[in-house]
Amino acid sequence: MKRENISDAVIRRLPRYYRYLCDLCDKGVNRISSQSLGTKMNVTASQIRQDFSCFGEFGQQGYGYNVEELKCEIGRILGLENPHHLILVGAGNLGRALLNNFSFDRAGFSADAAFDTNAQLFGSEINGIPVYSVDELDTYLQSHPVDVAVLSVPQAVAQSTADRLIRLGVRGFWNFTNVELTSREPDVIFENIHFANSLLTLCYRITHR
Amino acid sequence: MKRENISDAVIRRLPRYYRYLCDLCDKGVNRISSQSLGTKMNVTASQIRQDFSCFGEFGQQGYGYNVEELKCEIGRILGLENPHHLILVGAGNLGRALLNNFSFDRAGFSADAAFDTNAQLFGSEINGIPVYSVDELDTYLQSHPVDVAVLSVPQAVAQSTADRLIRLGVRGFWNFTNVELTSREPDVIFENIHFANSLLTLCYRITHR
DNA sequence: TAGATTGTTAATCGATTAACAATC
DNA sequence: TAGATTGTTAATCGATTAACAATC
Repeated sequence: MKRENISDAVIRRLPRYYRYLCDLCDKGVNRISSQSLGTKMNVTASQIRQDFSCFGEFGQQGYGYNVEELKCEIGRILGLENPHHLILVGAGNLGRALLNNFSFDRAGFSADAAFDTNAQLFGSEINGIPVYSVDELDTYLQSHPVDVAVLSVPQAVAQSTADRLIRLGVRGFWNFTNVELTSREPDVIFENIHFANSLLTLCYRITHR
Repeated sequence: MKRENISDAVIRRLPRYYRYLCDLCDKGVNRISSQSLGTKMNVTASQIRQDFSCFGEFGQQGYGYNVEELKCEIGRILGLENPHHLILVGAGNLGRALLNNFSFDRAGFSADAAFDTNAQLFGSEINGIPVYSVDELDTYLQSHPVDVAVLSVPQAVAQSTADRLIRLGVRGFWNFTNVELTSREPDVIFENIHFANSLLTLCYRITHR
């Protein structure tokens, strides 16, 4: 086990490993080698062993990996064992789509509350999650732990909303605003879903064919 | 100009360059050096010059780059000059959120039609875009050019829907289904927005702090 | 001309792949 | 035991950064 400085590339591969291992588990597969997992996932066996070895020794020579065990280990590494708390800020089309369709619990999160500026939504629920006024953010955050805020507010208020949440102690952001957020605090983490970057990349690829 | 084999890393940086150049243009900035652009974007001047040089010589020694000109060049490289045609398949919460909020035209696409299985939607419009039955996909595609399909259908029908669209000639997919799609055809391009991968990565980061 | 900044080549760094001894 | 497969070290590959001659 090393665990010194895990590269971003490795971290971004973990969810995919986890998903494949869940699938194998569901199918009742007990055991897998880096070789056969690599074939399934279209990566080299070397990379799989190298990646796993960043976190420990999960296999057995001559046998391979126990699927159930490895799945749990990677789940633990990802931080899925006890749920983190999450709120959503900005319950427009996209925010509602996320609350209705996305399985936050399977990603280790409990979606506790949503906030918006539209008074018509106050007191309502979206998929069982209560919607409050953004004015109540301060009081809410004083009494509830929040690890991550989903930011799905308009671009114009993206940074100011983030600033406010950071001031209130939020340190993780799932950022859907298409704005590059920054923070003075060094321990704040932004995970960006940048739709435009993604579609422009696709545009490039279909253009240069 | 080389243009041999542009790496994925470079391509994924182009949209960001484009965005920053658009901002500079809007602000009325005429001229910028790789040095100052690098400072703004938090990348090295070397990388910027290296990246641009894959596509041509857009600068001038001793001067830097003309912002307007460079913006246009990168827009052209990305394939923005004449719009590609796009349809959306699966007009649920997420599909509607995209049609209502996302500026397809700014990414070089004309969003022409949406398709769903919900009969209540047939004949309606979402943000000016007509919604048809998925049964009409065949006839629609016979008479309309479609470069990209936005896939926002349920996981269960993700691959089959993709297969059908591929058979009908679609070669680009903006894939929101969280399913890893595959194609026998080698020239099909999938650009995936995988929400779960992204949130799991965030989960890892807030866990290991 | 002198100063600035490019485009490009060379050097460095990091990530991926291959190889193999250890061992189940 | 023999065969299989790991974890890890070494080799390779590719991407980033530094350096600098060319030149506006």
